[in-house]
Amino acid sequence: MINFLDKRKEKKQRIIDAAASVFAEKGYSGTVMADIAKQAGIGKGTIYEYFPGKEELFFSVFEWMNTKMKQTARVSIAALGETAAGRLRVFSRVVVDAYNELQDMYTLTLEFWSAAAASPMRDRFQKALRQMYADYREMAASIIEDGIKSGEFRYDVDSRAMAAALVGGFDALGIQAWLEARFDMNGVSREFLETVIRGMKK
Amino acid sequence: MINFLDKRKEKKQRIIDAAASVFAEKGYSGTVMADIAKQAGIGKGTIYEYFPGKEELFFSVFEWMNTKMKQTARVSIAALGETAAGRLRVFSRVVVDAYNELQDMYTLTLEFWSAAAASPMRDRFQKALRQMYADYREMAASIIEDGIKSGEFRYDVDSRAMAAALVGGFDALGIQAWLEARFDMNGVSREFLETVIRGMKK
Amino acid sequence: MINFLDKRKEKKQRIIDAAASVFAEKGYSGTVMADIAKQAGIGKGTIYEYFPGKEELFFSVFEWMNTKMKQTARVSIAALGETAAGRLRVFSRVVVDAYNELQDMYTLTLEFWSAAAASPMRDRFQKALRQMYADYREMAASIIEDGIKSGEFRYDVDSRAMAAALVGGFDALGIQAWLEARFDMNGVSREFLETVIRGMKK
Amino acid sequence: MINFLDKRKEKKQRIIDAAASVFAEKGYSGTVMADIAKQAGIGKGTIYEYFPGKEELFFSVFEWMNTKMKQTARVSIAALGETAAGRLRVFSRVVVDAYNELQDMYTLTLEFWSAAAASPMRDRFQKALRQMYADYREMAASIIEDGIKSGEFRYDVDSRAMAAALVGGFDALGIQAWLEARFDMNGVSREFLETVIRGMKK
DNA sequence: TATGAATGAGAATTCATTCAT
DNA sequence: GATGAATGAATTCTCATTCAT
Repeated sequence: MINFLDKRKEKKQRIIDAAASVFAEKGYSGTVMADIAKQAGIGKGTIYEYFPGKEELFFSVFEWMNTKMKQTARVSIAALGETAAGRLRVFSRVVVDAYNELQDMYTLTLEFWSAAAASPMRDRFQKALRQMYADYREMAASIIEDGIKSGEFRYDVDSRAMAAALVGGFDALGIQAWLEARFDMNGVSREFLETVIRGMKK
Repeated sequence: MINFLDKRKEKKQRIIDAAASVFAEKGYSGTVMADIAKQAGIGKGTIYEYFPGKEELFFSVFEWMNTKMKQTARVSIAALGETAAGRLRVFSRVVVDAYNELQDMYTLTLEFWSAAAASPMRDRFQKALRQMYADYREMAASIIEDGIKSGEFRYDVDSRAMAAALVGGFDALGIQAWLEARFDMNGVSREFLETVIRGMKK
Repeated sequence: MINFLDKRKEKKQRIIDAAASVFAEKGYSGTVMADIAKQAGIGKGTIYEYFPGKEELFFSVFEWMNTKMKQTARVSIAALGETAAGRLRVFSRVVVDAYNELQDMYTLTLEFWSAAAASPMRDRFQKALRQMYADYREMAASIIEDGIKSGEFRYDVDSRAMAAALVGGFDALGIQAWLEARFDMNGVSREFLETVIRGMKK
Repeated sequence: MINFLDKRKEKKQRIIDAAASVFAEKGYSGTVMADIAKQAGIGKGTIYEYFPGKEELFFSVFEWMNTKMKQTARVSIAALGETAAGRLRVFSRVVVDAYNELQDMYTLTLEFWSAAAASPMRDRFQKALRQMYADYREMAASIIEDGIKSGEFRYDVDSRAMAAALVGGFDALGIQAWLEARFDMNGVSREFLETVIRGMKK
């Protein structure tokens, strides 16, 4: 029984993997179910044994990617015993590493945004992305707040605003890195972060 | 003759306007040529007298939007005689104003990114977006460099990196503002910019 | 303008004709839209310019056949100045003639019944068939009632019951005639009617 | 061995029962093999151990229903020692009772007709229905003939024609009863039969 | 023997584009 | 020039049937 469920989950994941790579390459609309099936090495009809349709599958891909990134982020950020600045540096490194790792899946992210912008799935995606952004901001904000409390950062720093800017900033650097092969994401993000930290320090 | 060309240009623009609003609402794939025609108050076939097809029309919408934003930006940023920090503040305000103004067209931007990510038009869009980002970065970088030269900013500030971060940051705040109605873009962007400026100052 | 509407109506009818013959031959489910298009000598997509889908088209075929039969019936039955028995004979002849004429379309009728029995269109068809039967019964009942009033038929004849039996009877003879080539519908229906008339006469 | 065959027959019947109820509700095309399996409480594949496919199963349902009705009819009609009119009344009651009993299966009958009208199974169904109708007509005809011979009915009554009309008539009343909940089948069929008997009597 | 996961043929429908008017 | 009727390629999804377990 457990074995059965495992098998099913495994196959579901195989389809998600295949779908992710095809969606990443051709975009949501450009992707044809048959391509996903071929990529997964299964029959066209089989996908529908695991997912109700294209939209659901796409959303599942989103959820999988989302979960994956959040796990990475949360684990790494827990790093305690550091200064707030130090933890922000860890946060930065984690995000940058994640981008580097998923670089060729980055187009997927853009597809998700597009789905949130205008599509029958708009609402689900907006909600999910809103939550995702909120989570990341929350992580950053709590670090900054710790910094303020400990006296490391100026008392008048707006932690929520800066968290939004930091999270957004890293995201935007990711986009530029994806767009330009020679964009030095590591360097730029470090420089950016240090400047912001300097601006927040007493 | 000139009159004739004007008429044609005018009609072309009308189609672009109509296309922009429909693309913004339904996304590229969700948009049907007939809807654009109806919105423009013309016949379906007429669009093809002015544009070779859907893709070209979409790209024309992109170019039109791009041009429009760049003009606004360039004009406003020319503001001389200010300190570098002051000019960055103007830059910021311009960008924020542009977002506020175009808010309901913001989905279009996401569609452009999606087109750059994966679509038959991928290359054109990537190139254009690359250029666009480069232009904005260049604007910001030149202001920062002026600040360094004038001694207003630290000599070790990496102007290109900070330009990328600033431009990207504003972009990312725009996305968050679009996603969450109550996101205080004005406040956050001011807070963000001031912190960065502080971090760059001597 | 009128010309335009005429053209459209004409083409719509051409599609209905084509559909009727294909539905009659292959049944609703066995019919493929492409076959109808081919039969009508048009492109597959063109059907959808005139009908929203297969179901609607099928229902339109039903309505067309229904209208056609009812017109024939009503016109002929108006024959006044006859005895009730005479008018029932006219009624009978009209119905029998109609069956003979539409013999190769008879399968369509069975498809309509099947659609009423179990299909997503069930309700519409049930309603329409109910109305159709009610109309025919009404015609027959009014003749019988006239016969009762005029003293031609027994005062205790239940006109509504006999109308139902007569209409149903003819219908059922039609089915048997369709099923067996050598079924003598003319003879049987005459015999049937005369017996019933005899039974109703004083 | 006999036990084994019994078990098999029993299960086959269970499948037929399940199939009958699903076909009745959703029609032939609307019925999905999986639904039948679920209704029968067995696995999808198991059906194919007992029937070669959907068509065969459907035909088996038809045969089962056919047999069932014919048995009822034959048994009841054998009632001897009565007048011809009396036996016709029994015949009528039996048919009417059967309709009342199978009311919610009536849609099945319409599906059978539709299958006979146009489907790959057309020939089989036509043949079987032809036989079925012939049998019922034969039953009625023999009663009428007895009535003629015994001098109860007019010598010029066409027994075959009247048998066709009677059998068809009851069928058609069944359809109307199915279509309209408040159709008084009992009353109408009695009225109908009495009038016909009166018309046949000397 | 029983099962249900896997399959792919097949069908309805959509829509960018063409072209006769 | 402007139009919109006509088209058919392309796509999603369904489901009878098979077959390995």
